[in-house]
Amino acid sequence: MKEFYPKKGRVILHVDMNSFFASVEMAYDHSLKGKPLAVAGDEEKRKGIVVTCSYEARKYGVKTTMPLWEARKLCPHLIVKKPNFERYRTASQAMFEELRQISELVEPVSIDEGYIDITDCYELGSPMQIAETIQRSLLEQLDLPCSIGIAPNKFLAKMASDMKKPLGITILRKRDIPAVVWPLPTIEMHGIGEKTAEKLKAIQINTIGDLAHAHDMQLRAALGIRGLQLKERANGKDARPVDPDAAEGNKSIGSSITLPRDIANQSQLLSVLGDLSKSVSQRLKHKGYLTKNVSVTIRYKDRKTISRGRKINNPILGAEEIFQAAKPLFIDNWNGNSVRLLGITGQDLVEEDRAFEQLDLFSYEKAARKEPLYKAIDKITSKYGTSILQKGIDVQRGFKNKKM
DNA sequence: TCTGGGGTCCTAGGACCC
DNA sequence: TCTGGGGTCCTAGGACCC
Repeated sequence: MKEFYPKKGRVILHVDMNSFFASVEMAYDHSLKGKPLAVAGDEEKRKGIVVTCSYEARKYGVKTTMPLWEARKLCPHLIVKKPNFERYRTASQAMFEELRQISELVEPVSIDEGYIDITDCYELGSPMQIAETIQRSLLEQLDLPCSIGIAPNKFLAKMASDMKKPLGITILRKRDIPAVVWPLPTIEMHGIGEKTAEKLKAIQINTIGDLAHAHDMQLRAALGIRGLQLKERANGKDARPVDPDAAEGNKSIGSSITLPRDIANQSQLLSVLGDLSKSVSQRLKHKGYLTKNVSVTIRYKDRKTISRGRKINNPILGAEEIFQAAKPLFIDNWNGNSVRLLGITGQDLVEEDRAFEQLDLFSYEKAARKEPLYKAIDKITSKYGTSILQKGIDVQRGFKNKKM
């Protein structure tokens, strides 16, 4: 867990790209500008969900996660584009590079938003001037609009960036909280979703102001320890630092697919599981990880979803090994009903360079006993990459010497 | 003939150990 | 004959976010 160092007088920006995917498409194809545009998957494959839409489309009531047929009903001349994630990743990298021109203290939160700590950037101008500079340069250099929140901490900056869209800049000071933040319904608060808002409603907490003034005991009973943290936020308190390394590394890598049609045939499902294994394996390799825990997700026709995972003693990354781990999990836990979605996730990731250290002694023994040393090492390096070769030889030698 | 796909964090209970 | 209590690991699932 991170340590929090309360600081005084910080200035934090939250930069939030406006309808990012749609804006990137418009930057690539100017003829799309000013038109109702939605980015959505293939309806034939049951992926016809609006991922993002332009503000012109929003005027018709089109929203994120809305099924395409519904969006088309609201807006018959809606233009629909398939998502092009590579394009969005490229634009995202360029966007964060722009932000780093201002300060190195940039913390990416997702593909289209991030925080910047500009406390020490006073020589670049006032916070408002800096925000204007950022907004202008993203628009001029990348043709991408954003909204920016300026506040003394991350929570308030995030709330502020939400207040004016598109192309807004909002300053939110501590003293503005009662007038600006407290009247909002709790669901508007970052960190509160549908379920939590319902629980709060049940104890007569309807606005963020109600939450700010709620009794600790009551919150604890309703939401557990999290309730107290939300109350702090509602009072504008948030000491989390802007951490440029926060997004470094993955905790899990997964791949899932909603099947074009529900399937109840085991061999067909296993074949999908095989494809997912390949996909996860590829992405693990690409990002330089092995996994020590494989889990399988099954969503049935009725959307009931289960996940079953198992810890693996020795880190793996090959498609076949992942499949061999996933297969029994699936077979033992699938109830035979029609399946809507299948997924495989590697959790408990190990960096490639450290994977060897985590091989257990049993594996060394097996490798050393069965094969000549060079073969064992060959096998291990082909599995884990040559970067661990030297370390591997040392460990193998150590083991052999001990045995003799 | 609604409701994608990629994640993170937290909680809670049981096993197990000391 | 009487069973406390802390800590950690593992697994499953909920909630939330973009």
